[in-house]
Amino acid sequence: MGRWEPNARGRLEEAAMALFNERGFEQVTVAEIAGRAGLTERTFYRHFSDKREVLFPDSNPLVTGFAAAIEDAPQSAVPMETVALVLKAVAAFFVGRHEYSRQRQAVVNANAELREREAVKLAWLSDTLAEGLRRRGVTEPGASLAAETGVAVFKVAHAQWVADPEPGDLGELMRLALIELKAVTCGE
Amino acid sequence: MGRWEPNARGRLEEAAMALFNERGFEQVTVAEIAGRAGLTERTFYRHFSDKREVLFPDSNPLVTGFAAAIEDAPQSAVPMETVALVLKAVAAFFVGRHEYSRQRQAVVNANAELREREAVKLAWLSDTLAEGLRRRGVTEPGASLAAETGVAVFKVAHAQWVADPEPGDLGELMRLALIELKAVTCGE
DNA sequence: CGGTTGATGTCAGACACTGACATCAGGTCG
DNA sequence: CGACCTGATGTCAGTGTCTGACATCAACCG
Repeated sequence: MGRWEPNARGRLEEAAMALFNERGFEQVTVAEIAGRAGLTERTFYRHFSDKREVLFPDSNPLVTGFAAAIEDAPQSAVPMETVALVLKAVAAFFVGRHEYSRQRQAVVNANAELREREAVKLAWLSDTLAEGLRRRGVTEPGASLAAETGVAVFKVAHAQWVADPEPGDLGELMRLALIELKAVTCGE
Repeated sequence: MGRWEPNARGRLEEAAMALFNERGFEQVTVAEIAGRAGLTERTFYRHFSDKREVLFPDSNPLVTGFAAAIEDAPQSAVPMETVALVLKAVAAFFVGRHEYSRQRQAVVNANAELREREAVKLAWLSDTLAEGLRRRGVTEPGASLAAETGVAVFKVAHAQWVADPEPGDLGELMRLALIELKAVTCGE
């Protein structure tokens, strides 16, 4: 047995999610989160750069999966095909996480600071996607535009998905959003 | 003559911009900004909800102009035409502000917290635009997608515009980005 | 067995932000 | 004119976030 209980980081994430659900983000102090996880405030900050980050860790399955999906995507002459593939891969990471996603989104939506952090993470997704497209030979500003557009599709579809109490098919929602997007941008 | 020097808010904005330029956002305290403006820290917080807000006031010409442009836009069957009109109006607000925009962007880009706040403001633009489109009869998710897309065009064009040392034509850059976007999303 | 490592604890402090109350020029009303 | 109110500001005390510096001590390593 180690000197400390294992998985300190995971315990902090759990404790935070539980407390935020009970009383809301602002009404919980970092010291409380750490205490519930059997740790101190200082240790919390060794695992997360700030209080919000416990809900948006860089080691997020979404973030790592997103980056991996871009690397795995085959070369394609049409950037939006790459984007569509990445979105499909991302959808897979949400399978079985519908209830968790709904809880989390409720916490985030209830607080401006958390919505703020979420916006940043989405912007980061966009930048990562654009960079991946450029490495595949897509030139600017096409790469940035395709990336922004892809993330827009993700945002819209994900919002629909978590709004539905029943766990629907996120991949399908994204596919439909993409079709809708083409109709909107290209006119009829 | 009034009891206090007039335009306290403007003095705070100026003092903040000057200090941020000299030493960077993090290295400046709110007390310093207030001191330079001949006021106290507490008064700063009566004008701005937090330290970052002094660079992103809700009473921004961009924000108010953006909202007005949406209201003024005529009804149109094609949502992207409305978006294009709004973008054109927005471009007008940046005329003559190229140097200021460059300085400001340098400060913002140098700091993660400020980039974070900027992402929020852009998200707010997107939401406002989507709401305006819905009031014009555009249905979801088309309204959100058109709005996100429009803001994506704005972001890309604005980034190009401030990256150029010479003051170019932001409206023209937006027009080109929109054309590029259509090419990207609709394929060839 | 002695030295190193690494996750954690302890402590002090800077700074962002807030609530409560005081101040006081200028306007209002009787 | 004088009492009163208003609103922007000042003062002060406090909470909470986040950081740097240093201590601790089990586990591992040579």
